[in-house]
Amino acid sequence: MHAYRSHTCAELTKSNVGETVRLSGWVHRIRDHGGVLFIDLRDHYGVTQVLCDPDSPVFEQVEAVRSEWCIRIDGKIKARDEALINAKIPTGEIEVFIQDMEVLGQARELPLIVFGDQEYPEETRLRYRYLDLRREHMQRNMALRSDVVASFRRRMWDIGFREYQTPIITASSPEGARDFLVPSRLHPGKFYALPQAPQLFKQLIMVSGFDKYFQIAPCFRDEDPRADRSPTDFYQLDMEMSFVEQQDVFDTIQPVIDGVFEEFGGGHTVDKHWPQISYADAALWYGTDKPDLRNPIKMQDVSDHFRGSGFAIFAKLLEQPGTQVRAIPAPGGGSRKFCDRMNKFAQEQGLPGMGYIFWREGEDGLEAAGPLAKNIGPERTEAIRQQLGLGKGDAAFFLGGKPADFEPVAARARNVIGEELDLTEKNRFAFCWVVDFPMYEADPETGQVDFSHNPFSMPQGGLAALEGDPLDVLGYQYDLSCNGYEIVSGAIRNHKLEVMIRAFEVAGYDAEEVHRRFGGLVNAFQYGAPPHGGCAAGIDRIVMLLADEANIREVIMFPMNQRAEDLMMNAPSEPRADQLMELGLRVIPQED
RNA sequence: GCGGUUGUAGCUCAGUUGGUUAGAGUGCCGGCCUGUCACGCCGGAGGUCGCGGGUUCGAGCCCCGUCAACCGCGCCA
Repeated sequence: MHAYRSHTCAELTKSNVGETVRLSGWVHRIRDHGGVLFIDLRDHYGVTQVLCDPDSPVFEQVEAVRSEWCIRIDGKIKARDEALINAKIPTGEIEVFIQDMEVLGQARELPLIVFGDQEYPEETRLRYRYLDLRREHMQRNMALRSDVVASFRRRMWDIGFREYQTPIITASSPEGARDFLVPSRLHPGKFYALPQAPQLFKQLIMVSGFDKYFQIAPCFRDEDPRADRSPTDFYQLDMEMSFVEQQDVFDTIQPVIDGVFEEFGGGHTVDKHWPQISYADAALWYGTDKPDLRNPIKMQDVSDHFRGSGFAIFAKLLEQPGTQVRAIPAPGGGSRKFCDRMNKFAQEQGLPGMGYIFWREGEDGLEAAGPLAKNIGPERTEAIRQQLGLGKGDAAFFLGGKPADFEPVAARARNVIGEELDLTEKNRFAFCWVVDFPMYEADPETGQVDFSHNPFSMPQGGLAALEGDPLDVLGYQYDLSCNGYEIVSGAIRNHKLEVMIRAFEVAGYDAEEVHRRFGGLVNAFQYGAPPHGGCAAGIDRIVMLLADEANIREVIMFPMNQRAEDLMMNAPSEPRADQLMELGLRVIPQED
């Protein structure tokens, strides 16, 4: 007999009755009836009921067993009486009468209970992650994650991509985030950087002629976390292909992603039509570059109806350049109670408020209510209603100002309205490509022009486009949004050196600096660089969506906390003096 | 760096207008129990009410400060 087990805790059935078996696992739950006691023995695969009574030679030892001890047992399979079958577990038809037991690992009193769905503070869960991970929910999430990664690999391989590894300790590969630096021992005073993405390497792989590359790649960025953003490190399905245009990348990656969503989406419908929305339209309609298309609400520009109207706040506002009044239609939101609640929401989000009109049954048919309607008069109100296609029982909210100022709040209001009015479909994965990102943006304070996204994207219109207003230049740069999360980002790359140099020049980096910072790529592009492009899909975020989790740490085995600390492993920690010495480093005390 | 929320038993939470000895469930320990599968019954231990200061005859509750966790902003594909 094997030292630890003849079977797992999930595989014994009626057909094994009479056999002597050996199982190893954790004590999940104990039910002690004095003369007879039951132990649910758990391993990764499932649970088997172990039975013990005074006839067992190990009765006294078994009575002393406690939760989460790791034990090995030998016993004989008994069929359960019809009335005693537990239909909830696959092994519910049998139980194991225990004849021998070995304690493999005792457990102290637990900081968190493995059994059940009791919630625990995240700090406790992360500090004792190995216990947290024993819980069924986490076992399921991690298995899902592994299966998703395997599926991605298989799907990429099936369409002719191969996986190549790129360096981890390398030069800075800026994506715009802060680098993690690694001091060099052999070159005191110099530092390696961890890659923010394999961006430069995958482009070099294209120059090297490999045609189709992918990698499940770790990426490192020293930025603050969010619920959907892991601090320090995360994984991407990174891919790149040569001799392609934007549509070729879309056509290649869509089946891979929707296939994975079909495979692991738990029966949610997976949209097969992925609309392409320009960055400008996404801002106009949704107020964000990662719209949730499960929500049908689309904002509209209604400035003309307010220009010169009796509603002085908006009329005056619209006299200033670059301003607009935007409407959020809310079908079914036509009650004062709802409208006031949304207005309050906007105020909580830092806006002066959100004006509204709602339509209800009046004495002479349809009647427009709300403070705005009175101010602008019936003709304008009716024109707005017609433009928005609304009717009785509906409402519309209005935001005015510079779009960049109100759009973030408008986007959140759109989400809340969609949720509250039950317009946002659950059980669905809705995708859209957001395309035509601007290459540059101006700092609102200084007016300084800089790249708004990846500096290695090909500007639409090439060299000629870079001679005009930089803020008008669009890039072959795209994101994929799913249910309001950005899950893919990519671009057709700028493989023409003269265009690249010019693109950097526009952002204020001279040729010398480009050579210095990206010398490897610059040199490579002088030796027959092919047109190429690709994208990277966020693995953690995709698994989060598939697992129906709102927090990315639920799908990462050993995540950092909100302050980028690992309390279990005690990271970050202070280096030893001799380590610093060897690296030629000295720590400057931080002043508070 | 900034804002919001939270902080009471190992855990989840209640705690009224500021008023006697701070509670429940769960977990833990002990006892009883031969058919449970969230077993049941009885008993017990377990509290610096995050920390510090203040107001008050009296503070878990009010005020000020501070710390921590999470969420968000900044930042970041």
